[in-house]
Amino acid sequence: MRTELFLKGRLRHDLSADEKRALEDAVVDVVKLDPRKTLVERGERIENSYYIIEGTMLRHIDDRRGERQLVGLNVTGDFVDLHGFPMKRLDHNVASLDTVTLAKVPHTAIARLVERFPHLARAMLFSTLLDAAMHREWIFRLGRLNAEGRIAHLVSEIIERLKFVGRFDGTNLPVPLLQRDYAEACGITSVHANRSFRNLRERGILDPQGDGRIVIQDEAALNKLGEFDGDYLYGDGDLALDTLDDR
Amino acid sequence: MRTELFLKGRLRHDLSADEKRALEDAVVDVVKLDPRKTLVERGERIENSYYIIEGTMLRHIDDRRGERQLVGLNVTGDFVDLHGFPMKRLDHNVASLDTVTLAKVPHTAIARLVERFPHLARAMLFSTLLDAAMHREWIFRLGRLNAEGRIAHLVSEIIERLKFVGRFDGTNLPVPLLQRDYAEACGITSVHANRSFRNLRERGILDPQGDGRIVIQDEAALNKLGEFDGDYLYGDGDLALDTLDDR
DNA sequence: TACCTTGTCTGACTTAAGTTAGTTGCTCCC
DNA sequence: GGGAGCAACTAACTTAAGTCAGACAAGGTA
Repeated sequence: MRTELFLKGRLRHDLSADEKRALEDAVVDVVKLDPRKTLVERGERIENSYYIIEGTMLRHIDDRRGERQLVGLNVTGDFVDLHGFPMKRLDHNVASLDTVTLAKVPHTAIARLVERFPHLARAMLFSTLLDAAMHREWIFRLGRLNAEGRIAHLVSEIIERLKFVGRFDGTNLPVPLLQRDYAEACGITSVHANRSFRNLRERGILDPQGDGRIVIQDEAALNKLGEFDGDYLYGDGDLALDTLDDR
Repeated sequence: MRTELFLKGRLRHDLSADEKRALEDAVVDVVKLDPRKTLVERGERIENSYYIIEGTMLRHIDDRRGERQLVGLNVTGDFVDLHGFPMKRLDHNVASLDTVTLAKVPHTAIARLVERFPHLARAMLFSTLLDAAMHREWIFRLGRLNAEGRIAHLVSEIIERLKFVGRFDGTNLPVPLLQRDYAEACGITSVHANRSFRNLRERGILDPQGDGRIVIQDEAALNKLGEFDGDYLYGDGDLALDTLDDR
């Protein structure tokens, strides 16, 4: 079962066995992508969407000088570009962070799924709207927090999302973002990201290992510093789904 | 016809007469909202979505001290909270900017529409994904541009969106955002927003009238300063839809 | 072995934006 | 007609973040 982690922890009523099988059958290929490779370029016509079996993908928009702004990040269990199904061309680029294993799902297959399984269609819609909710929180992060807060908030979000799919052991963050990546996500320079990480380390909140790995020492302090409240991820907080179905 | 401006300028093939009528019939009420009133509070259970017949709505997330961060803005012809249909609770607040006329559409009615009119369902999905694309551009704006650039980019976006629905006369911006609102959208203080507006005025790019109105003097310079390229609005640029239908 | 390259890390200095504390002008309203 | 409240606007000062320039360590490879 390759797609079993889809929306894990966020659907009140899990997908049915039929739906799970149908999703599984829609996968035509499993693709392995090396680190730092581009999967989809902004503007190109796409006919497939990709589900992450394992790994982390980055989504970014480039400015006039070619500097990148990360606008999203996807982890194991996420569809990376499901919105490419109706949109056909993306407004941003999609690339791998580490070695990523992807399930390739043709848009034709998604169209059939959506037609035959209304509840699964809702789940897929929900997943794209979850993306939008995360975007809004990223706007909040950039607009209202200082550099340390932004980094803390981002790390908190990643932890929370990894927990849904059972990829966080309570200590080690298995998402090897470089300080430059944090900078590109948080709208700061990598020099300043480094300064901020030093402060976070000195305060005993987290400890970067130098190779992209980060040891989380005080999750509560991290959440507090980043004003992080994970409700927007629609897990089991105040905003959680009662039902995905009509009404 | 109250809902005629829905996605105007962005659907390659307009909605059919049947679809238009069905959408129109789904409206159970027309609501008038005074300026600066809250329509939806974060976290409350909602059963209706609202389409803007005329006016501007603001969407915001508040930080710990109660400071607002605007995360979105909707103008005439937009659905404000269509994503509330599957989500049921919003992660942000929705409020009016000026006097707004809204068409109230119950989620039960949307469910019927979606079932009976697949192409209209696609259009509605497209509209929520357009929202997500705008969110991504807002992240870019906050992460990569300085204060002047952010304001310029925001004004450019508003102009472009108003053009779709025929609400821009080429000079006057009919969206009475205060300098404080620009500050809250751009992640800066209102003092600094004021400084930035002064610079923009001195350079002959735009001229704020003091009552929220802004006269646009040099749209090209505005777009350049904000590194604005409206393709992400999926109008007729590089990313435009070929078709909304399967495949 | 020596050499690149890449990422982390740092200090010294500059600059963009925040903060504080106002003034001015307008509208609303008692 | 006099306040009260609010938005625009400003100057003086502080601070967070950017810039520049380079050290250092690890890994890859010629």
